[in-house]
Amino acid sequence: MNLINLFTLLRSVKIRSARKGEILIAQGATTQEVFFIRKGIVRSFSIHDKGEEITFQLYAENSVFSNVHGVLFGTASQFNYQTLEDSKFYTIPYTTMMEITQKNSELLEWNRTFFGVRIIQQAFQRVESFVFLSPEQRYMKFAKDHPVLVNRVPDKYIAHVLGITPVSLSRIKRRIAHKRR
Amino acid sequence: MNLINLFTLLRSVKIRSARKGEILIAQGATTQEVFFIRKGIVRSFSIHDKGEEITFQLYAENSVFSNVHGVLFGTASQFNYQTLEDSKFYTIPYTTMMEITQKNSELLEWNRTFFGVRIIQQAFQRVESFVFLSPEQRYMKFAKDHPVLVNRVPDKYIAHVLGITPVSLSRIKRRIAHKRR
DNA sequence: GCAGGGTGTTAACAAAAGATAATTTGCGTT
DNA sequence: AACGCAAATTATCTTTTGTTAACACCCTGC
Repeated sequence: MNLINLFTLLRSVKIRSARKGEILIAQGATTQEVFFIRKGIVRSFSIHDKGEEITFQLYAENSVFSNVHGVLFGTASQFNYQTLEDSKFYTIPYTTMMEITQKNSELLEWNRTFFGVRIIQQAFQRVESFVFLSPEQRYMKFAKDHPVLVNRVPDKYIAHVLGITPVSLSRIKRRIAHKRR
Repeated sequence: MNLINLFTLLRSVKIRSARKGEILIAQGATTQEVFFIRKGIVRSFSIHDKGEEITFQLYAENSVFSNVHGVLFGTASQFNYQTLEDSKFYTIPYTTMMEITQKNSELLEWNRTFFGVRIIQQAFQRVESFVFLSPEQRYMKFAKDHPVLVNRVPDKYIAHVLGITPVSLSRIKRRIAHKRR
């Protein structure tokens, strides 16, 4: 990686903080900012009938998120992205990131891994969990894969990520607890 | 697109036929062949407890499929890919396709659209349907999005794609039919 | 310390889904 | 036309989930 690109990259990276509860990207926005979470937790959600908020995804430290609909599909964001804790991020415009990484083979690979394969892989595994697993098995897998989230995020958000209601998740947890004995 | 690349591309494309029921890619295989369906229908499925086959995805004419696990993640195929009708394909090795398309800006865009964004988009929409929709709504969306599949594919396969059992799908169809009156 | 809001658990009931088996339907073959 | 097979439907029963509401708990702010 040459120095010019490195400087371009560094100059484009911004540091951003947000208090718990802040909306980073609003539904309908066309932001193309890519967020790397240094500290904190973020959820994406959309609003349905009667104003009910349904959480779609959760992100913790060291993971990357962005307005997928904007960056990948060129449409307005379907989701709100909101912090669940006081948080710190690095951000960089998507286009800048693409420009820089495309000039650089190592970074291109990193970029591909992060923004292509990684996202596909996550989405695929998630679909598989819906097709092949019961809600109970889905929760156990989630707890195994994301212990950090299980301990720090309210269950009501996790329930929707699993495609069930908070009440049902509570019952599932009780069933699992009873089985362990 | 220059002639050399065009010839390379054409030389690499193979025509393949398969009778109904044939396995094109077997679970555990490392094939990196990309299939374009000229005619016919293909399902991907994996085998679970008691040898039960669970269908994961269905593909109809003009769509592209491949051993996702091999091509994108570098692992053995988790699925069998099987024809549900007598079928005809164009096939091309994934690496060849990547090599050629990376030298060509128009094709690169096509490739990106098909193999990056398109696949992510499908996977994403599918996850959204599991998180936001009930099984009944999921079926109605599926029927709207894939009328061809609804008419030509046995319901038992569609049921698993929707994450439910064939019996349940039958009941859902009855419920919907009754509502229409 | 107390009040209030949000979160998790439990209850009660209705609706839906899973499991299993029997029955019917549809379709291709002979 | 009759047969046979697979798919779809229906039936029965059990389990799970959704829905709504009550309640307990915790935590925060005042």
